[in-house]
Amino acid sequence: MRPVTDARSAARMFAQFLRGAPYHLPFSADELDHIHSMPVVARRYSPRTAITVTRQADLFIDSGWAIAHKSMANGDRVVIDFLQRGDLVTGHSSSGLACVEATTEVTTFEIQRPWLVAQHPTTARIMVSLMDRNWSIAVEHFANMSRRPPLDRLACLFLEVAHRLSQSHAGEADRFDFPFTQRDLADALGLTAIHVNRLLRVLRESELLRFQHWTVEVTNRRGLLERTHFDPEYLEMKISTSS
Amino acid sequence: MRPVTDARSAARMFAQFLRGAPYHLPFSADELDHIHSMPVVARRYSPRTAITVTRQADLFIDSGWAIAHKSMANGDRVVIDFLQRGDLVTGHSSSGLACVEATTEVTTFEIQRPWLVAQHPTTARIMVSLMDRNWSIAVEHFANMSRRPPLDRLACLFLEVAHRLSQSHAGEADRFDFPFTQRDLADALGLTAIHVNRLLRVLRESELLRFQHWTVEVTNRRGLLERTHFDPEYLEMKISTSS
DNA sequence: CGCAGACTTGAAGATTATCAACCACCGTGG
DNA sequence: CCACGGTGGTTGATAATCTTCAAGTCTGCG
Repeated sequence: MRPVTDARSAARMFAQFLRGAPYHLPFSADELDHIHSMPVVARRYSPRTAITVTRQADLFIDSGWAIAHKSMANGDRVVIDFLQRGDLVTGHSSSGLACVEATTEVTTFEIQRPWLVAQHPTTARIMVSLMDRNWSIAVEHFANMSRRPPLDRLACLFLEVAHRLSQSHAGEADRFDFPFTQRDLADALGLTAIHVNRLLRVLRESELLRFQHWTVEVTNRRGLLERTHFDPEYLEMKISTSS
Repeated sequence: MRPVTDARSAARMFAQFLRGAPYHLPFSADELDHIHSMPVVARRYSPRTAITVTRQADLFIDSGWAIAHKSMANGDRVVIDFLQRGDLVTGHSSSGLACVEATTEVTTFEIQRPWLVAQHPTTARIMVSLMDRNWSIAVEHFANMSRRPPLDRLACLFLEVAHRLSQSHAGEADRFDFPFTQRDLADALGLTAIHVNRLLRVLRESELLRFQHWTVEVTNRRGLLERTHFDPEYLEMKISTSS
C-alpha cells in the first residue's frame, strides 16, 4: 500500500485523529509541534487485502473494519480481535503467525516505533496506555473463553463491539454494521460456525439481540447485561496525561 | 509490604536485575546513572499473601512464583498467568478484578510509571517491549484455549513455563519446581481439576511428562514438541536498544 | 442458468463436566 | 501417641454440551 499523502499532512491528520474520539487527547502547543514533525504514513487498504506492519512500526486504525487472526499448526484459525477506529496494532508483537486483514476499506496511520516511544514522553505515555488496554482486552477474551458459556461469550462479543463503537461514534448504538461472517465469530469464540448459528438463533428468539444481513441489532440491552454481567471497564482508554 | 531497603540500594539492585538474566540489557553509563536515580521500591512478600500494585506503578518480579488471577461474576476463577522472575505486572491494567498472589516467597521491584515511561527513552523502550511480550503471551494463551485440545494445552503450559525458566536460569531444565495445584492448572486451562488430573495421568503414562510432588519432569521433550508444535517465539524478549 | 459462499437444520457421536466417593498427606490438639 | 480436619489428589458412573457429518436453503453474481 502506497502512502495516500505526504508525511507532513499525514502528521497533521494524525494529530487531529488523536485529539478526536475515542482518545480526546488534550495537547499542548509543544506536543502538537512534535506530533506534526513525526514521519507519519497514512495508508488506505481495499477490502480483503492484507495489512502488513513492519517489525519496527506501529499502526493506528483510523477508519473501517479489520480482523486480526492467527493460524494454528493444525490449520485452525483463531480470530484475535475485530479492529475498528482507535485500535492500535503493534508491529513488534504481531509477528509470529498473526496477521491483520482489512474487511472493509480501512485507513491507517503508521509510525516507526522509536518516534513514538523514544522521542517525546507524551507519545510514549499514549503508547503504553494503549498497550495496557490491548492487554486488558486480550485477558478479558481469554477469561471469556475460559469460563463463560458459549452463549454468554457471543453476547459479550457483541456488547464489547458495541461499546467500542460508542467510544468512537458518540452514543450507544443499538444497531450497527458488523461485516463479519458466522465463521469469523466462531473463530473468535473457539466454537464451530454451526454452533454459532444455533446460538444466534437463541439470542434472536429470546428477543435479546439479532445479527442478520451484516447488521447487529440490540433488542434488549438490559436483558443482555443481566445475563452476561458485562462490564466495559476493561475497554476504557486510561491515557495518562502529563499533568 | 514494607520496602526491604532504601530507594538508593533498591535502584542499584534493580539496575543489576535488568543487566542480568533474562533481559541482559547493556546500559551506557548515562543510562545506568538514570536508573540509579530512580525511586525504586524493593519488596518481599511471604507465601500466600496478596501482591497489590497501585494504579500508577509497575512491578517486576525478581524471584519466586506468583499467580495472576481474576474472578468472574459467577464465582469462577481464571488464572491469567504463572509469574516468575523477569515478568512485568502493570498496575494500570491489572485493575478490574485481576489480582496477583505470591505463591512462594516473592521479591519485587516497584516503580512509579512516569519514571519508567516519561523520564528516559531507555526505560520507555524496555517497558514497551515487555508489554508487547505480555500481549503476545495473552494472545497465545487465548489461541491455545480457543483451538488446542485440552491435552495439548496442558503440555504447552508446561513447555512454556519451562522455557521461561530457562530464560532466567540458563539451560533447558527438564526438571523444575512448580508449586501450583491441579486446581490452579484447571483454572489456567479452562478445565475442571478432575479433568486435569486425568490428563496428567495420560501424559505420565505416555512417558511424555510427569507432574508430581510439586515438581515437573519432562521425560520426552521431543515427543511433546512433535505433539504440540510448541514454538517459543512468542516468549522472546525483543527489547529494542538505542543503537 | 449455475455456481460459490454463507447460512440453516437434523441426527449421531465424542468430549468434558458433574456428582459421588475415596485415599494420602500433614499439621494440630487432646 | 493418636484422633481429627483440611487440602490435594484419584477414580468411576452419569449427564450435558458441543462437534461432526450430512443435507439442504438462500443470496448475489458472472
